[in-house]
Amino acid sequence: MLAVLPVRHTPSQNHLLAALPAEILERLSPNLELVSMPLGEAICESGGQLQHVYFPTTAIVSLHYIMEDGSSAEVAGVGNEGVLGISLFMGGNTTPSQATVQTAGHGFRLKARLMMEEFDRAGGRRNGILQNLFLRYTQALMTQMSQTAVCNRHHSVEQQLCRWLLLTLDRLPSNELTITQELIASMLGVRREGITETAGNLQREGLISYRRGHITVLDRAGLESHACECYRVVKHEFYRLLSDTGAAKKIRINQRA
Amino acid sequence: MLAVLPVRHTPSQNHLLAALPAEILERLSPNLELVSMPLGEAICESGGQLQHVYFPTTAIVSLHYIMEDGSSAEVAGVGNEGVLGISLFMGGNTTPSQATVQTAGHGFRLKARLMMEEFDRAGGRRNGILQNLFLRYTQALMTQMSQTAVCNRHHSVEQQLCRWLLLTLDRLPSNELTITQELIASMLGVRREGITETAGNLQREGLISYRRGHITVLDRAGLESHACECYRVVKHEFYRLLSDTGAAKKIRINQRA
DNA sequence: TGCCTTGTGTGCGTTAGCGTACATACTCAC
DNA sequence: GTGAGTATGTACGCTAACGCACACAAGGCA
Repeated sequence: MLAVLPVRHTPSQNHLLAALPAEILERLSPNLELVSMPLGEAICESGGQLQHVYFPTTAIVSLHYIMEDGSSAEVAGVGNEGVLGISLFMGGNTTPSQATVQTAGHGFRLKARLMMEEFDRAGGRRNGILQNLFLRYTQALMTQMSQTAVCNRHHSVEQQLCRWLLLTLDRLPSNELTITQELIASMLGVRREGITETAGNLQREGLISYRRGHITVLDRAGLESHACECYRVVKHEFYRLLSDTGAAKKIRINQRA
Repeated sequence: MLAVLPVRHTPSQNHLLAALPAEILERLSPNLELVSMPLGEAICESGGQLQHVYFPTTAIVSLHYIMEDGSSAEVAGVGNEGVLGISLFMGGNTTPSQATVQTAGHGFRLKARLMMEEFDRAGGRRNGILQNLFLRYTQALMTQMSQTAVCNRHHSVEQQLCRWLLLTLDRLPSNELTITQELIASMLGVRREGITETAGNLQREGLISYRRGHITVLDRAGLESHACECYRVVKHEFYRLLSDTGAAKKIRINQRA
C-alpha cells in the first residue's frame, strides 16, 4: 500500500476558504490545521464550549437532531462548501443539534479565538469580507434547513432519497458515495427497509448501482428528475449566495482599489 | 365605536428592540414607523429588494414555503420576540420562503439602510451590540427551523398542533388566538380535516375551546404534555440565546463602564 | 329577517410508510 | 478459506394521514 499523501490537501479545497481574498486566506493559513474526520466522529456543536470551527474538504458532516425516543433526522449537511461551528460567530456557542461525520475524509480547523478575531475585523467600508461571506453561507444553510422541513412534510421517500444523493454527490469528487443504507435511513429519519426498497427501484431504473456500503450514481439527470424541487431550491440558493468561488478575485480587486 | 389608540404601541413591545441598550433604541426610535399588519399581508422577503425590516409587536408572521404544486408548510414563525427581514443583514436580501401575516396586529418597521448602518456599527471591544443580539436571534430562528424539520418527520398531527398553539400563544397577550382551522392546516401542511378532528379531541379533553375562527386555550400545561419535545427545545433555545429582556440593563451598564 | 359566504363536522375508501420478523449475501479478519 | 459480523432483501399486517364528498352551522351583510 502506498503512503497517504496529505500534501494533496489544501485549504482552498474548501469553497468558503477559497472564496476569501488572498490576503485573508494567507493570514489564516498558518493556523489552519489539517485534521482527519473519521466516520461517525462528533464535530463540535454537541453541547460543550466550541474550541474550533471546521472547514471540510473531503469529509461530509451531517447536522441532525436526536430525539428523546432515540429516533433522529438530519436538518442539513455540511461539506466542502461550508463550515462547521457557525454558532460560534452567531453568538450561541452551541446548538441543540449534533454534528456527525457522515462521509469520512479530511478538513481544516481553526481555533475559535482566531475565527472570532477575523470575524470581528472591520474591513473596508463595510464590516469584514469574511463576516459577510460567512453570514451569507449561514443564510444558505438556513435555506437548506427550511427546505428539509418542507420536504419532510410533503415529499415521498423516493424524492427525498434522490435529493439527498444529489446534495451529497455535489460535495464529492467522484460519482460514488461510501455509505450504508442504514445510515441514509437514519439521516432521512425513515426505515432502513424503505431505503432498501427505494434504492432497489432506482437501480432497476438504471439511475444508480450499488453494493454493500457503496452507491454509484449512473444517471445524474435521471436522479434530478426523480428528486423534488427541494434539491433545486437549495442548490440555486447556494449558488446565488455563494458563487464567490469565481467572484473571489473580484472581491480581492475591490479590496485593493 | 371608540377610536383606536395607537398610543398604546411602543417599540419596546418587541422583545428584540426592548433588549437593546437605551442608547441604541433612542437612536432608532425616531425612525421606527408604526405599521398595521393585516391578516394575509405579505411582509418583505418575497423576492424583491428588501426596503424595511419589521419588528412585530402584536402581529404574528409565518415564514413558509409554497411548493410548485401549491401545497405549503411553515418553517418558522415570527412574533414580538423577533424581526422580519434578517436576510438583509445576512447578506442575501431575500429568501425562497414567503412571510405572511398569520395573526393581524401591529409592528414597527425600519428602513433597510438605517438597519444596516446600525448593524455594521462597531461597538465597544466587539462589533455592535445590535449585531450580536440580532445574530443570536437568527440562531434561535435556525433552531426553530431545524426543529420544524424534525417535527415534520416524526411527530403526529396532534403533537404538532399542540406545539404550534403553544408557540403562537407565547407571542400573544391573551389566551385566545384568532385563526381558522383551515389556516392552521396550511401552516402545518396537513389537511384541514385533520385539524378539525384533532382540535375536537383537545376540546373534548378540556384543553381548549373554540368557535368559528377563535381558539381559547384552557389548560396550558395540558397542551404542553400533549406537545412533542420540539416546543420545549425551541422555547429553551430562545430563552438561552435571548434572555436579554432582563439582561438589557446589564449590557447597558457594561457599555457605559 | 333571511340569504349566502365561509368555516366546521363526518364518513368513506385508499395509501405510504411503519414495525416486526426473518432470510440471504457480502466482506473482512483470521 | 471459513466463519463472524454486518449489510441488504422480502414479506405481512397495521395505522396515521390522505383525498374526496357532502352535510350542517355561524355570522356578516343586504
